[in-house]
Amino acid sequence: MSAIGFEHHDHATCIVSTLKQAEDNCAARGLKFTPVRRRSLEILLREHRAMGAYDLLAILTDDGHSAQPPVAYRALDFLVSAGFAHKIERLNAYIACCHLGADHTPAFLICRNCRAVGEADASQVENRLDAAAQAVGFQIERTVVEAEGLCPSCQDAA
Amino acid sequence: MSAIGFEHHDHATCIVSTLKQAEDNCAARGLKFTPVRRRSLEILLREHRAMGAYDLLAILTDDGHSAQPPVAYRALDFLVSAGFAHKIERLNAYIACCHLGADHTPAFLICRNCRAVGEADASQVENRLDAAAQAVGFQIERTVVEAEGLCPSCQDAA
DNA sequence: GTTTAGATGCAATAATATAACATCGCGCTT
DNA sequence: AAGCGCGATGTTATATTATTGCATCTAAAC
Repeated sequence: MSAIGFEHHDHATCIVSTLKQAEDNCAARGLKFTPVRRRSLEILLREHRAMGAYDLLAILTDDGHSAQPPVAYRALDFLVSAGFAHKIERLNAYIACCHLGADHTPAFLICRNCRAVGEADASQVENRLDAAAQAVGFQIERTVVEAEGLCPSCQDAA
Repeated sequence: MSAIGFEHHDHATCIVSTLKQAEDNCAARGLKFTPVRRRSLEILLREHRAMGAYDLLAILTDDGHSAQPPVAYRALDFLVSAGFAHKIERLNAYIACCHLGADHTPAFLICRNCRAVGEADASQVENRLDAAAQAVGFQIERTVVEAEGLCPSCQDAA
């Protein structure tokens, strides 16, 4: 099991290439990567941390659009359902997916201080849950695995 | 890994004995098991499913008290921090702990249809997450493991 | 060119959660 | 017994998160 998200990387490149991937992915699947959706993903990628719907909305509004809440929620719903972003239930917030395209079952490492979020692979976690669920006849459709704590930087700062 | 929560059981007895356990536990730890807190736990136990803070509040209000939101949130905060209840992040809702006293790391199986919630042991899940977290220097303080799907009854109904 | 399904604009409101501050009640000290 | 201190409670107001409903627009499908 590995985790990514707290190491340094070339952020500008990561944004550009992820947007390109999302675009191609939409084209391939017949989804519409509209301006608002694209812009929303770009914002999430740029911030690189969990953002509330209203945080996103504020930035969209700064762009000059008159944006109402449903604009943000629709964009986020699209990004989540397309697999380009994830909802962090613990924070009622959203984050861009950092390895788009891979069919994955993410687990999140959430810094309670700076809201940075790392993504780890949770496929083994899912396997164990599935076993427990089958034992009682429960049919799992979706799983949420989130760990809250302190990221390396915020540990140092403390 | 085992799971409990969807089998039949003697509910009346379960409520009475859990309340008794909570009472003893509070006495032993010097916590105050006040009427509102006791009543709130009783309501959660009786309903036996995830309840929103406002669901609880409505019942407290029916009791005759004039209850404002903070009343419900305070009672729930107490129950959660004492280990008598859990918050289901996915639903922004709360459920009574079904095996109070045991020091446990729960994983939840949440029925999206009837809101019934089963509790499974997630200690192995936690171990794996800890390993992944350590690898990137992340310090975990709390984990949330929730699976959403259909409980046996609701599968039959569908 | 018409149809149609999905996307957007917009207004209103629902649902969830907390802040702030006054007051109460109870155990402790004296 | 009186006074103190602290945690619990009562109450008002407000912050934050999320959805409903409906009109309109757009672009692809036929």
